[in-house]
Amino acid sequence: MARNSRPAAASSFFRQVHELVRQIPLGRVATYGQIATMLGDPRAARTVGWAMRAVPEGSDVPWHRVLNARGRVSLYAFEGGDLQRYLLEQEGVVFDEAGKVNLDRYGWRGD
DNA sequence: ATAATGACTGGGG
DNA sequence: ACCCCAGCCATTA
Repeated sequence: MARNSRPAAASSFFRQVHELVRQIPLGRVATYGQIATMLGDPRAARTVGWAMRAVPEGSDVPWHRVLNARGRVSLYAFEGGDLQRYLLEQEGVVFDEAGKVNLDRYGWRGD
């Protein structure tokens, strides 16, 4: 049962974020703020970032399809930036000279 | 319960 | 176009 040992994080916002991100089609991207807005909290963008950070490695959640509002990879601040960009390019997403993605073209519209 | 944290965002210079 | 600042929220490092 481990009912009382379950982390609080796995009980609410987290889960909603993961389920929504899992619906982003291959070759498309979404922003933290967009995900937050779809869940009803336009200002919870930072929290969405935490949810991404908590995604386990073997997960089926396409965390690499989430970028910041400027179309850039926020993960460069750490060490997964190159990997994220690589994964997206493998799906056909193009980055410009400034390392940005055209959201008007690759942005997920929600379905 | 309080304080600190951060894969964010929009606006201003 | 780019850089910097203050505000926001859920989770807990």
